[in-house]
Amino acid sequence: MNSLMQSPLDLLPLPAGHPCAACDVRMQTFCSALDAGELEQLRCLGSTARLEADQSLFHQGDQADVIYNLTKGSLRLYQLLPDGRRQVAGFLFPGDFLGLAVNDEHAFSAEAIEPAELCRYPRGRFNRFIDEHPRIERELYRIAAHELAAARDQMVLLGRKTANERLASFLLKLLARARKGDPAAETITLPMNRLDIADYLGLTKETVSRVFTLLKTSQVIRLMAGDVVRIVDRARLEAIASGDGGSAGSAGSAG
Amino acid sequence: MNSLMQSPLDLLPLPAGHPCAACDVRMQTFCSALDAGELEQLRCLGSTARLEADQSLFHQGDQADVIYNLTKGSLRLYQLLPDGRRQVAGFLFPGDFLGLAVNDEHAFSAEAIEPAELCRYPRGRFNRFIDEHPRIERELYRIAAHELAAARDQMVLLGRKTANERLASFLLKLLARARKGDPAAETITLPMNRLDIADYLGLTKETVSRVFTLLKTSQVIRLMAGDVVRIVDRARLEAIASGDGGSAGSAGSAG
DNA sequence: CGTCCTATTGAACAGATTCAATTACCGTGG
DNA sequence: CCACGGTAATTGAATCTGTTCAATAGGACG
Repeated sequence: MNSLMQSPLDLLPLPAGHPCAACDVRMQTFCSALDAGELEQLRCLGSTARLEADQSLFHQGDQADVIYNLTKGSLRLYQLLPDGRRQVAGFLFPGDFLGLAVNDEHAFSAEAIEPAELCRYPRGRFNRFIDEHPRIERELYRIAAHELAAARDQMVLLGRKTANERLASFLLKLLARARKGDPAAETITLPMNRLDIADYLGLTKETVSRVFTLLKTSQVIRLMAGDVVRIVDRARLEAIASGDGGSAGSAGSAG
Repeated sequence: MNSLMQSPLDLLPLPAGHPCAACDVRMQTFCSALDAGELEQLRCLGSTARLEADQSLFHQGDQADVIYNLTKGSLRLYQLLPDGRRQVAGFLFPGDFLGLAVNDEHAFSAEAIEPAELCRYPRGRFNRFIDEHPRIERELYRIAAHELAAARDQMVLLGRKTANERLASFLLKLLARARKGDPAAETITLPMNRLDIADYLGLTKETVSRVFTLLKTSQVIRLMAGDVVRIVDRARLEAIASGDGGSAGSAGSAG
């Protein structure tokens, strides 16, 4: 619980020479919409922020007057119910945007999972920049529509999938992400702990742990050192994720 | 199951005099972004489509080359898992847009709950219109961001709320919608059946029915004729929705 | 009045949770 | 280098919420 009580945003002075030198990751998102001069301009709008592990960026109910772009580390986005139940709406990784809500209040809280760095854009300046570069608008729409599709997929997972299917789907999603960088990747890193995963998948940490054990025992995955998971049998993991898990407790696929 | 096997879109000839005379509802969404001449222009892009109850508009996997705006009736948006489990991602009512996906394939299926009418815009023409009216882009973004927030709220419901809380939240959401039209409204109409509600809330139709009975018995709601539900004790319904349902089976709030 | 479909109700069951105990891990310090 | 302490993860057993399967009731319609 105490991770939810952290003090807000720690804003560092900008590195010398450039207002947001560390923000190149973010630029990938907009590179299709902007030329070099415009990118330079956008850079100048931002300042750098750093968060320690478990430190909060903003809480649900806070004023949403700043837009962030995560450049390093990872965040969790979550909502708390009055009695303490928590639902993690998503994990954010370098390149992801944050705080793009239309309303002026955040509906969710955001916290660092591990030490993180962000680019910080005051909403007013960001909006003015958009006014001058209408193509960004389309890019923002593209991002929001993508997020919406992902959110609806998660609704299917939360509403209709079993515990095994949920964790298998989750691991496959992370693998797909890893494969964008390296198409041959067979391992994923889990910066978040079991409780984070559980609150994302609508389960308890015990159930998540049990399913990890099941997947390990049936030689579908292997748990390596340092939060690394090796996907040993992707075909079987996909079968489990789609509900075709067979007797689930037994051996691997054809081979 | 047979409702899922319906033939696709029934496209009617346009009413005489105007290409999409019935589409005024849709215009409300864009009125903040367009002037009268532009609205007229947009109208000319559309044609009218009608659906019977349980008729399908498109299926998951279909090409997403048309954008719709619902003008009459209601739709369900859902995804099927390979074994037939269904998750309803949302219900659509007059004024709602549909088919705005970025990718070229629909991830979800859409079906009429009751007889419905839509405006139909070929994607190419719609995109060209947007190119000429950049302010619409912002409006589209606003819509998508709103949908995203709603989808995340639904994730909280599906991941962390009990059956009682889910149905109470659902009824309150419909009441809030009804109150946009009439701020004093105390009744809501449920065009969808118990199975639709169950598949939206991640429950079974039996559980939905049981919770309806509970709410009825504890005099929080009253079931009227013709799919109408009267919210008798809104305060108590809100308490149940937020997890403060007390002993849940007993009488109403202070009165 | 009978048929069909939906909704409701009942009782046994199952998957995930809860509570509790044990084990593994990691950084620290002797 | 290894013991120690604290946290996270795993495992176990009982419990519970919601499901499943089955039967009954209700309503619309011919």
